[in-house]
Amino acid sequence: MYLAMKNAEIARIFAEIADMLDFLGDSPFRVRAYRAAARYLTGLDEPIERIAQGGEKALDELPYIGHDLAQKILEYLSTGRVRKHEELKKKVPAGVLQIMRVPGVGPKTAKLLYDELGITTLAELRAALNDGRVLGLPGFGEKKVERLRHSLRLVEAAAKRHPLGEVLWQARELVARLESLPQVEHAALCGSARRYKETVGDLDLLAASRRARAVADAFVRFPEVDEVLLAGAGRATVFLKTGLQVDLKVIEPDSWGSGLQYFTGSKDHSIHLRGLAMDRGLKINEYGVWKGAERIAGASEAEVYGALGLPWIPPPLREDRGEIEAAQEGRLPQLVSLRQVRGDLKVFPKWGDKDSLADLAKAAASRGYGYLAVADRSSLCAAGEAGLQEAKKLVAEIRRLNESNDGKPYLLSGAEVGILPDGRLECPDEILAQLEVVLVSVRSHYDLDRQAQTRRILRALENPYVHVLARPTARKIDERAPIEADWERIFEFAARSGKAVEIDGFYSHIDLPDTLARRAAELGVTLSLSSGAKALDQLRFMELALGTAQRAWLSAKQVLNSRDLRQLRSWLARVRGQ
DNA sequence: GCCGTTTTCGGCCCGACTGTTTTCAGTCG
Ligand SMILES: Nc1nc2c(ncn2[C@H]2C[C@H](O)[C@@H](COP(=O)(O)OP(=O)(O)OP(=O)(O)O)O2)c(=O)[nH]1
Ligand SMILES: [Mg+2]
Ligand SMILES: [Mg+2]
Repeated sequence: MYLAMKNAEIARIFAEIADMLDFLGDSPFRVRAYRAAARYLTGLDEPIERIAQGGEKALDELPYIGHDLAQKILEYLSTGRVRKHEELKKKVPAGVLQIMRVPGVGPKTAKLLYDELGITTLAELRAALNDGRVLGLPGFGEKKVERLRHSLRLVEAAAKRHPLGEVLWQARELVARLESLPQVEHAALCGSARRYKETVGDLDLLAASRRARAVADAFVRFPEVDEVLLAGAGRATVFLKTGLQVDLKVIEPDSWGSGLQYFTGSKDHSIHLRGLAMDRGLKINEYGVWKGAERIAGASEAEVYGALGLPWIPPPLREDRGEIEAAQEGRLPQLVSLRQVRGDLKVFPKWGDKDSLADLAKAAASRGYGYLAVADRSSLCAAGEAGLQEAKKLVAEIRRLNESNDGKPYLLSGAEVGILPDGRLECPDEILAQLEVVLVSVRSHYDLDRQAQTRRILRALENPYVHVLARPTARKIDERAPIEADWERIFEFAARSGKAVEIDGFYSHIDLPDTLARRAAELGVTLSLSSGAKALDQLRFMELALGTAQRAWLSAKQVLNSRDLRQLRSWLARVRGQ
């Protein structure tokens, strides 16, 4: 899909093979192997075809990929197909995989429904539930039928993923409310949100309390709860009125650390960790680390990792993408932190009187920023003299503000300039020369082919006034696919020419995405973090850029805006050869 | 399917909840 289109294609094939094998009742371990490989490829930052140049041996060295899957990858790369996949598709009717998407219906139930009633579509399932045909089936009673009938209405909501920035702050309000319950000692947001994944399937909330049942009962009565799917002693699953699914788990305060570790995942990370524990004769569950009947850790996460001889691993790294090996070998990265972000490298001053530049400067100052790159994207590029006048006006206004607020924070004059299809910029160089920082981005002609798109971006980066490639993939989550380009070449060029590439944290963009950002950094690129804020309260999207940077394994020195103002300005000058 | 300073065969994370089960299978996190 992104850098690595083949990675995504092969991942999809492996995931489909897993579903079909699952349906057919194949070994659950084989199913898991295909699923885990699919997840691994989805997050793999290097193009698989590049790795495959090293042959089967190189592929076999990847985790979750052994001899068989390496062969299948090579088969796909040379023929565009995987025979096993094609053969399974002949055996498994299209549509039954849809049936398995219904909450509460797994491979066994789907198979039963197909074998006994020939059900292959959601409509057929609905009909069979309504006319009572399913009642004769083994394991089907009144309650189950009612439950599935209800589930059918939830297929879409349950499958939906939400951009993290659409739900993160609401999630924190829920956590605060849980914490304010008298029985609750701590509460935290876990799951993919704590790992700063760009989208989340649900919210996973953990609470510590000695009275689990009371907490779950109070939670399902929160006013934003629309319906309760499940409410047991230690957990509850609900849908909010917003359509968001929320899982609550309640554990004893003693188990806070192991509970956090369990509920933060990722699943693959935890399985790997638990495997290490087994090798040492230990057992990890959400209640602690156990040596026989004796509990040897669990109060804090650091204790859990410590019981395996590992340092604490930051949640954004917990994807089983090499972080456990790095922890074992003492080479975890020193991840960049929010405190180390000295400024925001892109905000859009499109605000009316309400959110003036001065207000913005104040808001930025209260976040502790030393600088703010003000990116105009409107009138600067007017043809001829008019544009130049606009640019000079902007620069003058910013200078005035810097004088009046004593440069706290210092506002940098800048622009995000569109790249024309041929790689020239929408703004002439005389105007760019007026500005302290110039970002460029693709914001038209998204569908150029890979070669043309790559040429276009490289040419734009060659412009000596350009500092940063912004919103590189131009995607919008769930709305616009990323452009196709040879990111390896682009990153190599950026690294060589000393230009930065952006991670725009604006919630619907997150661009670069995590895996591409990791690859960029591996190739020596410096990343520039920004909120992309168009309003005052959007400065907080910097946190999403930062979370993405952490998922990309970035340390402070790989992040442009971990530099203070003086260092930043000398970097900006150096890019322009000054 | 993968994996291996105990193994190249025989393991593979572990538990909660539900419904229908008369002792547990299926699904999910
Ligand atoms: N040990 C173990 N933990 C699991 C398993 N499935 C889920 N978990 C833990 C780790 C997950 O991060 C956490 C929450 O489960 P979710 O299904 O909500 O997954 P997660 O939040 O990671 O991704 P999401 O964005 O919700 O799809 O529960 C599992 O099979 N085994
Ligand atoms: Mg989740
Ligand atoms: Mg969940």
